[in-house]
Amino acid sequence: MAVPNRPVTTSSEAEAALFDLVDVYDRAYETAAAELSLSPAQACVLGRLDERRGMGALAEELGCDASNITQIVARLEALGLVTREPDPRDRRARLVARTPLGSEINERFATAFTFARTAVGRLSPDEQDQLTALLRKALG
Amino acid sequence: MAVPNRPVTTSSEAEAALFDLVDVYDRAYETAAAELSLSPAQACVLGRLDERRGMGALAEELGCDASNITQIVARLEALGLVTREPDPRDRRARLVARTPLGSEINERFATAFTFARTAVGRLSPDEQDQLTALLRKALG
DNA sequence: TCCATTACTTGAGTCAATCAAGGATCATCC
DNA sequence: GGATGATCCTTGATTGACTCAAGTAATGGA
Repeated sequence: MAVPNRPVTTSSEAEAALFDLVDVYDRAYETAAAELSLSPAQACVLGRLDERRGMGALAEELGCDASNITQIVARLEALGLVTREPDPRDRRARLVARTPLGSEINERFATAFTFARTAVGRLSPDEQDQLTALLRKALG
Repeated sequence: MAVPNRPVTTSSEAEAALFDLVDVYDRAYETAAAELSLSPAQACVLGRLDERRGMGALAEELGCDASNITQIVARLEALGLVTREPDPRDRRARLVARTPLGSEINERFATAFTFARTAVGRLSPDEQDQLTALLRKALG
């Protein structure tokens, strides 16, 4: 179902536009990941490893259970995209880092996921600033 | 992980704002569904039954395999939220419709999913129009 | 040293999603 | 009117995300 998170009713034009944006964004993300044979979750985790970090930090940032990260990282590791090494300072912890292949795949993902770039690119610099301001205000 | 679909890098303020919007939107959708003990997919399908319709129409609209809809509708049916009756005009097809309970749950979902409403509500009518126009332009 | 806490893993279970295959019905064409 | 192919949906198998409960190992403070 790709991205089923569509709203039930959109009572205003602006709400409908927000929905369309989210829908297209999510679908584009999923498509870009699929082009690299990654699940969205795998692409997401891989993208958050610009610096090596622990499992717990990933779980907290993504708002999910640590055991979920364990699984996703294990699959990324099996694909040769990340390494998981013991933290010398705290041997309970594991530090996850991208391998060179992981970095390459990550960059290819960033290239494939053109949606946000393209969408913003349709706006003039002034319009981009307006959009940013409006979204920030809407987000509260 | 709720909604892992975060971008790898956001090269502009506007892209970052788009990401934040999508992230918060998706999480709010999931939270609202969870409050009613529904999965996002279940809430989504339930919300698309303002009129009774066939399985195939749902699958096409949501861009997924028909067998996926079969499963989701079966769970909704087991929960007493929808009925699945043979189409008198085409006995291959099944017409899915909300039960009264399903309608009630759906309305409670619409109430619980306040994000889009709240976000838009932070903007003046003029700003809402601007946002709509900018998003439409960005969507191409 | 003892003990609570922290960091992560394991195991069990649910759900979403896809694919392949199959049954039933429809629609058409001769 | 009967065969043929397409359509609508289901079933079964498999993968992955996600959560929860329970467990292991290491830390750090009393």
